Parts: sequence; structure tokens; C-alpha cells
Amino acid sequence: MKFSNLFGKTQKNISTNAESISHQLMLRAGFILQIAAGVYAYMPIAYKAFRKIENIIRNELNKSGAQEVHMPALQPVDLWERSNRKESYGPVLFQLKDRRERELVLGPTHEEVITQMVKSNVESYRDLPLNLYQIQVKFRDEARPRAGLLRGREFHMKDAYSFDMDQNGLDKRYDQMVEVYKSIFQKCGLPVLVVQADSGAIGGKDSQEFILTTDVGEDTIIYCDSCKYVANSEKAVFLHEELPIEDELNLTEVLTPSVKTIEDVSKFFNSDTKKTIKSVMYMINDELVMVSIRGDLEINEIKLSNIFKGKDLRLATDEELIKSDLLPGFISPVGLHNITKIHFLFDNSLKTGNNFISGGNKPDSHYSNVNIPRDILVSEFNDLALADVGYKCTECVNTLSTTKGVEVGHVFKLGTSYSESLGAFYTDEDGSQKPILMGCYGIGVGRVLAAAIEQNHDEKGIIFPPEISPYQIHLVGINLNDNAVAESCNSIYNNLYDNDYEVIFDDRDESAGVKLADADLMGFPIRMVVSLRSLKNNSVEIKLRSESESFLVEINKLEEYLSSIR
RNA sequence: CGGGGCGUGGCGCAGCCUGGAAGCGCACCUGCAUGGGGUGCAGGGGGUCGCUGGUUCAAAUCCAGUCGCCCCGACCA
Repeated sequence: MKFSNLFGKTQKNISTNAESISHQLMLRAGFILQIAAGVYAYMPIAYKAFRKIENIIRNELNKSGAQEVHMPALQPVDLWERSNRKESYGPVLFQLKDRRERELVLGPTHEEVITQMVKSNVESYRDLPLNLYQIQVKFRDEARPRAGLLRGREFHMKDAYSFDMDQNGLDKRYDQMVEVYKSIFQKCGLPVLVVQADSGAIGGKDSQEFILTTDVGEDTIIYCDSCKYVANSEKAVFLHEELPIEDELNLTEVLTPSVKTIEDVSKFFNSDTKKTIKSVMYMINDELVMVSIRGDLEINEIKLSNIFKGKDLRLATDEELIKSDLLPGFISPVGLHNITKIHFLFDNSLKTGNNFISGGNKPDSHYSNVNIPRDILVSEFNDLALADVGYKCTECVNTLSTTKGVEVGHVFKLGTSYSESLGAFYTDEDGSQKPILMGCYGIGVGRVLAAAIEQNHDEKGIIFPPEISPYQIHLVGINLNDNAVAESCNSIYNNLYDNDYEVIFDDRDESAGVKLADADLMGFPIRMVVSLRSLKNNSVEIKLRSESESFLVEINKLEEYLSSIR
């Protein structure tokens, strides 16, 4: 490729709206063009990188025995009604009508369609197992697309769907896919964290996420330095510090004017936040839910939502509380156990400890010396706490650490929910009808590209991992007006090209500074400069993008050098 | 969905408050010079100021509506 023919220019001025590094760099390098909110066009260079990632995924999956299929983006809405996901996706689902007023959706994912495909082609246990995948565009009307390719409304995703006869088969397939994923990311040159994840609204038991660690990640990962424990903070568990056992003192009501927050309360009582009980009111399914947790901990709303099977949840408003005779700032479960319209939940952290401080359920009032079960009836404790840095690991009792990351892959065990709701059954050896066990395995292709840039850059630009770099060699001719330079460049370029090196030759009539800056910005692994200076030594100057020093290689030894690092 | 902001040559912005001939930088075109870190000089082309309506002798500027985009939060396989 000659740079002068390349479609797409690097930019000096990019929108101040681009916040994330990968978004900025991709705009500056002329990789992508925004067409609408969360909708991007890919220029040739970006698309080359994109195809590299796709092909690595494709090769690894094919090797594992999976088969590639293609599915429609346009899907009838009734498929989504049958799987009950029209409602659960809500406004995120792009919907449209055709000229006959038939309702359609733009697929945000393809479980429904693949299940339909399998249903019409699988009848017997002899047809199983199957592992099918697609690499296609998907649509989600995200409330807030952001950060360029990291969260778009139209995006490319590889989704694989597995179909097994029984749980054992699914478990094996799932483990196999985790290994395939590890090798995919390794082949992309990207170090990935495999973390335990919440399976979210899609359901299913086991679930793991593949995370590229970066500063701008939307996910918070909790990990243990000394054992292997790694989990998304949505899912992470930790060891609760057991409080020392004290003698139970008498429940006492204390006047606490305008003392409302946990911080105020612990200050007022000159006590640790660990000795307080925080009670937070949520609305779930139009029902008031009181969640009580030790004051030093935060509530994990994902865990909470899972108790209600993933139903929507929000904090109750002050008006709703007052309507139910609850006083914001002074709420606690003490003395309320007879109120049936409130659903009470208690975090595991309240299993131990005595003489807590909690709200008084009266204006300007708190209780001290609250004891469970003496003062609060608890039928059941749940894990409702958000893990954070500094807490103890449940596996090895060491301190947990935290890091930010971008989710680039996610694997689920779906079980039989789709096969049952959409009627994908097979006949087993004994003649009985059984639902097919499904798994699903996704990788966001554009997100991998963006996250790779997020993870690999410096102040000058991108530093592509060679495995996914659009070009391997960036040949720069400086002072091409000089015949010797021009001839040398052309001969080197033709030679590399003929020997199947992925090379781009900057043949533009631009100053050295412009060309070198563009080379740094685009970030291909090997930069080769040919100039009067290098030719004095019969050499080209080579600089690896990942290194800071350059060196000369004689032109007649170039081939030798390149094959040594290939 | 709540809060805030922005739409002016291809891109990034100023002008709007206080109405009166549409500007700057980058990019682009031409020429000359330069030739190892976004080089210099000279010349040039390109915008019905998002859209609709209103006020006014006169609207990029004021008013109303509308569409689009962005940021924070909520939300999110």
C-alpha cells in the first residue's frame, strides 16, 4: 500500500467530545468516522485491524470444531415475545415496522434465531452436540453510547452458541470454550483476565468475563494477589470481618437531631461505622424492600436484583417512604417486623456483632444497643454487599485488590431456558423428548480493537500488538525528491511487497516531521526510514514502535533481519 | 429517563449577551523555497450560521417549537 493512495487522513483537530484515549486516537489516526450516536464507519486501516481480530477468532473457533453461520439482523418481534425478552430488553431493543405493519426488531443478539435454526434441524441425540457461531453486526439502542467503539449502538460481535444433550456435555463445552477464548486473546497479543461474572438478565448459572485491564474500563474487577480469585465487583464475594462478641446491652432510644447519614451517626455516637446498621429502601416490582447492611459496607444492587430474578430496581423516593410512614434518615427494621407490605432483607454482615446503632423510625431518633435476633427478627441472611479493595478473600484470607477493565468477552451457561420457551427438543436414546442444553459465548470485535488501543498506546499514538496490526512495516521515505532515496524506497517497497510483508510506504510529499508523527500515531510495529542519512551507510533505519531506540540495518541484510524477527 | 451543554466552510472554534456587510486556526488548491520530528513565504477556492415558524426596516444574534449531537448520572448479555 502506498500512503498517497490511502483513503483516510490523519487529523489534527478532533472533537473535544472524544473523551477516551482509544476514541481520540482512532479519530486522530483517521480510523473511524462517526455517522450517528454510537454508529461508526470504519476506514480501511481500522477495517484491516478489525479483520485480523475476526480471523483470529474464526481460526480458533474452527479449530475447536465450531461451525460458522450467518443470521438475519432483521427478526420478527414474535420470536422475542416467545422468549419473553421483548419486555426484558425494553427500550434497548430497536423496533421497526415493515410496509405491512408487521413488527420487526434489529437483533441485539441471536439466541432466538439460532434456537429456531437448531430446532428445525435437530431431532435426535445423534444430531448433537453442536457449536455454531456468527460474526455479525448487532444493534442495541443504548441509553448512552459512549467512548467510540467501546460502547456503540451498532457493533460487531462474535457469538457462539452450543447445544448439548445434558448438563455434563454443556459443562465440558463451556470449559472448552473458556480455553478457546484464552487462546484467542493470546493470539491477539492481548493479556486478558478471566473473571467470575454475574450472568445478568440473560440468565444461566456459570458465567465468566474476559477483561482487558485499562484505566477507563466500565467494569471493576476484584482480585486476590495471593490466590487465583478474580471476579467482577458485581459478583465478587468477600469475607466479612467478624466483630467481637459483647454482652447485650439494653435497647436505648437516643435523641439525634438532624443526624441522618451513617457518617453523621457514627460521629454523633463516637463509634465505628461498623457498629451501625444501614437500611436502604428500594422499589422492586412496586413493592418496598428494606435492605439492611452493616454501616461500613455498600449494597451491591446486582446481587439484590438477582434475588428478585433480575427485576428492575430503584431507590424509593422520599415521597414513597413518607407515604408508608417511614422517615428518611431514621429508618431501621427495629420494631417493624409486623409490617407486611415491606419486604425485609439482611446482609450476611449482620450475622455477627452486638449492640448496633440503627434508625429510630421516629423524627431525630436512633436506637443504640440493637441486637439480632433480640430486636430484629431475621428469617434469612443474604449476600448483598459490594466487594471493594481491602476486604478479605474468601479463598485464602488475603487482602483483595481492585482494577478497572473493559469486558471483551463473556461466556454463559444458558441451560434450557431458550430451548424450552422456543421448543427446541431432541429425542434421546430411550425415546424421550428432552430440551437441548445451551451455552452462549460472545466477543465484541470492535471493543477488542478499542480496548487493545486503550491498553497499548503512548503520548504519541497507538502501539499495535503485531498480531492485530493493520500493517507490520511502515516504510518512510524522507526527501523523496532525491533520486537515490526515491529509487531505494521503491526497490525496498517492491521487494517487501513481493515477499508478502504487510507494508505501507509513505510516499507523500510531506515533511519528515509529518511522516514520522503519522507513523507514531498509527503505531505499526516496525518503522523503516530511508533517507540520505541512512543511505550514506547503505542502510535503512529501523525503529520498533514498542522501543525507543532506532538502529541501522544494511539494505542487503534487510531480508535476513526481517526473517529473524518474523 | 433526570440534570447540564452544544449545533456557524471538510475538521476544531470565535462571533450571539448589546440585531446592522460571516471571521480565525487546521485541512484543501496554485507557486516558490525547505527537506530527520506536525517547515516558511505569497496567492486562492469553499459557509442560505441544524430545521420550521415568529418579532423587526433588518436575525448567526431575540422568542417559540423541532431535530440532531455530546457530557454527568441512572441504565446496560
